[in-house]
Amino acid sequence: MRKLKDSRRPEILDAALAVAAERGLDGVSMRAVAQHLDLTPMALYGYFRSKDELLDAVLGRLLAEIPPPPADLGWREVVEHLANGLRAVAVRHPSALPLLFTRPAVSPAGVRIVDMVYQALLTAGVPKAEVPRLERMLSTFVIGHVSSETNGRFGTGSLDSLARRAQLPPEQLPGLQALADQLGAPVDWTQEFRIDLRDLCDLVEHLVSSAA
Amino acid sequence: MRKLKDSRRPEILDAALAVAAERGLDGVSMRAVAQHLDLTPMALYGYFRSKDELLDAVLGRLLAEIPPPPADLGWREVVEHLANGLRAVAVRHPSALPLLFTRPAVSPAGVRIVDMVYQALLTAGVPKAEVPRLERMLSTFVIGHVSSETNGRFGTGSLDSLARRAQLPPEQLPGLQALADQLGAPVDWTQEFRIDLRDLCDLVEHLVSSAA
DNA sequence: ACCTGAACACCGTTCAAGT
DNA sequence: ACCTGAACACCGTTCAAGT
Repeated sequence: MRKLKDSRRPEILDAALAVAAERGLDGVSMRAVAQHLDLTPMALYGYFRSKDELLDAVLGRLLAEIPPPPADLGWREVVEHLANGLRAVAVRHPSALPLLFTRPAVSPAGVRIVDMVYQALLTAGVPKAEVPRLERMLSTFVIGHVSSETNGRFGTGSLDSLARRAQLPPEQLPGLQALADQLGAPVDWTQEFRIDLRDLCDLVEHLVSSAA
Repeated sequence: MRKLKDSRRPEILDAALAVAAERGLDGVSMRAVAQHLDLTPMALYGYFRSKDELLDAVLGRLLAEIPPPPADLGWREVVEHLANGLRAVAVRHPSALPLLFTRPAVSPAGVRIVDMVYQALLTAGVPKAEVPRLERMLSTFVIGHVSSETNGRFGTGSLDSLARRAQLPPEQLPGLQALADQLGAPVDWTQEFRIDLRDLCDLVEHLVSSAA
């Protein structure tokens, strides 16, 4: 377990994000990152033990970009501030986003964010035993929504195109058929994100009042 | 745009899942899948235009494994049936799971599931304009939870270990400190999944009654 | 109709060596 | 302390050919 240098770690993470932006996350190879810095691939192994560790560090850098909420916010505003902060990171670094769901956030920034959400839920009056579960529910939603938006899981399409994909005639898809008008319409994901988050905070409030 | 064969497609998907189970999703290479079938890598290109298309088809096969709900269920039971069905697939094929969040579900099975959830929400009395949003919220939660569980994003740890990771003394993590007792405890993810889903269905019901 | 073989332009990582 | 060079065991994919 050799000791690692850290002098140029930030530079390397920037390079990795730059490569991700240019050629996609799959294009982030040790070779490509090294080339971006005019280094040999092997030079990177002085700073990270493996490509996996490098990617963990990239994720940590992304979470560290979320600005801490001002001290005087109410609990809902704290949750919204952090959620919007993560979404803004996603918008800045869309191609790096799959990292969020494919690896545990073990970075300092990740732990601090969890701590802030715990504080928010406690001041909301959530019973201690329920706090971790609700934090997981909220973070799952936030990461999942942002992730789905970005990689196109929320694909919209007309009834006909969906029916073709389902290899079924529209009559056998009554749910889709009933909503044929909505299906083609463009969606404002920013607004949907806010509304969902409001609903989830309402849910938290409802749990508090029914527990009291 | 050559025409593709489909005689041996199911065999190939089985082989891909077998390779994923043995060597992880990263181990699913065209070469490895081919070898599993005693074929040359190039033989696969008669059935799929690229590795990406093969992985899309694997995702389709996973969703097709979810059993259709019995016809006489209420809307909550339909949602729960499908959610638990997806979770069961995840348990059977843990290493294939990242596919769910990293690519759009454009398969027949995916579209049919969306249709069933739309029907369920409509019979619940959800206004048409809200149905697609709530379907996205539910599916985001379900996929996100299962995905987080499986890849360890829901990592638990003691206050001390988390503080070390945050590179902060415990006193500067008041949220975590207040919940020190809960933090080490093991969690029953199956139960948490059910409770979250119940809460989300309650949310749907609440939206229906406040819209009326 | 179905499959193979050779080749191209890539990977992550180890090891020994250089300044 | 920091970096390089050669090598190993891999990738996805194209193209031309074989039965």
